[in-house]
Amino acid sequence: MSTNTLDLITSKVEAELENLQKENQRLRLLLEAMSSKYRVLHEAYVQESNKGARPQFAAVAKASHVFVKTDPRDKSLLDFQMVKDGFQWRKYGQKVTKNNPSPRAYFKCSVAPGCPVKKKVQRCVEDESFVMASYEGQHNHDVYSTPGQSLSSSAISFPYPVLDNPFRPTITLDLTSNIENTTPNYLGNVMEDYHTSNNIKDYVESLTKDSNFTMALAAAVASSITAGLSKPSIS
DNA sequence: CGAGTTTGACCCGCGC
DNA sequence: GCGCGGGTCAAACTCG
Repeated sequence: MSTNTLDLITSKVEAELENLQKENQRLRLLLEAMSSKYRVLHEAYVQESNKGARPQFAAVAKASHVFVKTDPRDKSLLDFQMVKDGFQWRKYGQKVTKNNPSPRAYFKCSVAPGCPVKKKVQRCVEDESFVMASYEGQHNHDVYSTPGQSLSSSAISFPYPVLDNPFRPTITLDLTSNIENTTPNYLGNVMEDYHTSNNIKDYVESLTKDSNFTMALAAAVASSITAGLSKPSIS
């Protein structure tokens, strides 16, 4: 075997290793996001189990964290406003923190005067396509008191920290329903693709690279929440 | 002109 | 006590 051939193989292996490392990092972030959502879900489940009917102003004392997938090319802080949740936020500060070159933005809930809820939003240092939002405190008002604001499917905001929201609607994703402005039955087709896919790794990778899937999922969430908000009773 | 945003200054807690 | 870093304040600025 010649030296050139060895060099070629080495460079190929190095390239593959690099790709695997990148993929590993991406999957780790996804796992982290899923874990955080699981914790919130679990806490909500435990609360439901313990209390039965939820009081209207359920206490959510602990801070919660939500990961949001965004366009990494958009460096503007307007991007952070995409982390919408049915409340109105007023920005009161911005700070560059030590371990993250991206500035952290500070928001206060401005739906009701005196509402103590605060939100911190910052890009993830490991992957700028992720934005992390942290919520502190509990709202002292109803989400529906926001004038002129609605969660319409045309203005997709994703995800919603509704699991920490005492007024949250129950979210049930209908992955097979038609969603306007997206390929009909797109998510249903995605589920079918899974069965025909060679392995999970390829399947997950194809999904993470598929912007249509992201849009369809966001639309499904928005659609579900809109449907939930249209009902006066909140489960 | 009022509401929201920006940004530098200030405050405060924490580790050394 | 001092320095550092995160969080908040508030005046200036922007925008509708």
